[in-house]
Amino acid sequence: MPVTIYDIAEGARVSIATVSRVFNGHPRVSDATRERVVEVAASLGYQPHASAQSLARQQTGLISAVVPMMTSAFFMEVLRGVQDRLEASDYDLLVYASRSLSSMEAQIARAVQRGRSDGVLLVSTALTEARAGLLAASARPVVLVDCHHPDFDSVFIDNRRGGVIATEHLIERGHERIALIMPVESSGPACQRRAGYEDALAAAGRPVDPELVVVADWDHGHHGYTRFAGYRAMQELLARFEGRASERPTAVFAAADVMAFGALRAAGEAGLRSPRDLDVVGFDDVESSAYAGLTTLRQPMAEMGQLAAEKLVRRLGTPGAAAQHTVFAPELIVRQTTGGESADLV
Amino acid sequence: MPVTIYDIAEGARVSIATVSRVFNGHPRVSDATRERVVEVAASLGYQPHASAQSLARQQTGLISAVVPMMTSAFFMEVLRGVQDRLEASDYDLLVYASRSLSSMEAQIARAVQRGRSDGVLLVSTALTEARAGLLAASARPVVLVDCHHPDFDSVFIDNRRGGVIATEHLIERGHERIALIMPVESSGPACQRRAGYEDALAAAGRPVDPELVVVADWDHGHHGYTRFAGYRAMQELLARFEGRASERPTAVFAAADVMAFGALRAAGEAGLRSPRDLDVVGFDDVESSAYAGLTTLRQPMAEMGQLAAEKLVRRLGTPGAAAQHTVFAPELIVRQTTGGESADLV
DNA sequence: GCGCCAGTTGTAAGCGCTTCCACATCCAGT
DNA sequence: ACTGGATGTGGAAGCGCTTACAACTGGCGC
Repeated sequence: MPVTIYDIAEGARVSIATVSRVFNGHPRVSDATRERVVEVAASLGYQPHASAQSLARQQTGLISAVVPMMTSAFFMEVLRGVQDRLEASDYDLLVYASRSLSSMEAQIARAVQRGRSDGVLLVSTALTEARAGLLAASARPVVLVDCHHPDFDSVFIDNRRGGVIATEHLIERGHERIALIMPVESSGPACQRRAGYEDALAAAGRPVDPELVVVADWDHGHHGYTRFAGYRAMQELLARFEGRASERPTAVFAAADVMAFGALRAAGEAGLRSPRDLDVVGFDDVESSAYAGLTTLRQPMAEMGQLAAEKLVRRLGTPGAAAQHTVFAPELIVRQTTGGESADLV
Repeated sequence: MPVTIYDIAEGARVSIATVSRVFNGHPRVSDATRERVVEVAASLGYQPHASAQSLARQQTGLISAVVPMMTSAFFMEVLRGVQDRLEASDYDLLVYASRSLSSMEAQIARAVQRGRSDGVLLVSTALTEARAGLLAASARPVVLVDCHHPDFDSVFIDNRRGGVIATEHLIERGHERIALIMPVESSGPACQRRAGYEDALAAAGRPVDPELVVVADWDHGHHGYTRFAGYRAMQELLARFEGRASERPTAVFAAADVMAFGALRAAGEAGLRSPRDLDVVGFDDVESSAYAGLTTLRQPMAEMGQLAAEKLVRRLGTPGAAAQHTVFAPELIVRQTTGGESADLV
């Protein structure tokens, strides 16, 4: 039933080599022959066999993207950007999204398996030496998104600068006690945002009060960027100041929008409204943030995905270049949770 | 450099057939041999070549999902469900998301190409006969999500029932003039939601007033499920009642949450607040809806994706079964835009 | 009229793996 | 000791395609 180049060769009275040449746009095929082959192929409804081509050409035409879970809007946006760029190329997208961080290693191993894909996009994945080793050993082109490693191309945002901007914004709004809510410390971006927070405080001549910093490590095996983590973190924060309301922080910088949502929720349950009783700044500017009226630092997520795909495709074309890093600047979007207006919904 | 079964065969002093048997868990291999092979393979860092396996086995271990654009939260949720289920299987996911509806055909063709993947998941894609033909001709297992065709397995929601529920809810809230905003008419689900709207009106003994129905066909080549489309549709609706405020609809049923967001925005710009001046009901219950306080009909998106993947995997295991259809019931979530409370944010 | 070259096509050797079939053991049953 | 069914292993034929290389054709300059 399935029609192969042999069938076409027979029908067009040529060899399979010639058939192959026709489909690969080889220049040295006479017009008459080419026409005949194309015609027979069309009439037989021929489709090349992808696996066979991959094997013979030693390239798959696939790119694999490894993302740490499909839960977050951030990854979705990045992937959208990737898709956008890939549509203009001849590459198809293989998505590896694990449910837990622990399966990450396996997903990466799978993504770089021989004959599986031609290149790898690694999103928001802390690059331990073990993982870097896996990638290097595979000798496959790699582009990192939202993470960094000297050996590989990467696209990421200046998280530290974002932390500074967020914190400065809160300082400018007159807050004396600014809390920080962040996910597990294994997250590189989160740590850098915290570093920015500390930088800004230091620049303003203020100490970093550990009591004001909550690390949310409740979702086990999870990346921690969840609404629930933010919710629990806020509860924890409020609990710390139970009975001494005057010392309670009046502003919170959450290392991610989703966490800010959870935090807002917990604050609301405790009778605190934003911005009346509490200013809140998030990070990412996911779609919901506009609706929640959340002040945040915008990351050009889709754009980052697009650029990453661009870099990868380019590297596939001309391998061997030195690793290049592109860093984006986060943009402060002021909305209601720090007294702004919410007017960017369309 | 790349190590093949030949290298292992040599190192373990066996034939390549035996090496292959070891990795495929063939029972007839002596323990001693097996051990030796495994050891050599490990020391050489052997990885099977995916393309070669695909070609020899005549199956790829891949499943392709075709979705009409990565823009919508709906597709993301569905894909998440798919991923969840697939992680438990040995299949990897190939994602085909086109930017425009016009490239849909090409994407489908690519997804069903010989040797590309073992099965196809088609999400929210109106199945024209041409497309159904493509799928049938490919003889590949197919599962439809959020769309329907008698010949293929499918998982979808009772859109018509949802339309009825939404409209009844608005009728119960005392509205006399209920408008409908929907995307392009080529969308099956949207048309069914409209049918439900009409059913409910009819059941209440009311006529369907064409003046109250706006079909948003502004995004050319787009699926129409966008904020912008909702925005423009609402403007259009309000324009229709310019100067006769008393006849203006007091409630709107938007065929999708994102459209409802746009509609709310347009209403807001015209000085109308919800629910004070206008009740709004959406459809989908995407993440932002909770923040926007939007009353809507919830679709179990991730669950649908999961089930679809489940069906596909099962079908791959035992082909030839008759097409089975699973229909989910939409659930009304009442929030602020129809006078409810918004309290489900964590 | 011969060699030479460019243009066109065929032959065949892979790409790395799976799997059918045949062959060689080995041991239980007679 | 002889048969026969397990059991373990190797040989070899694919899977469907790409591509180096060889071969053949004319037409050209000499």
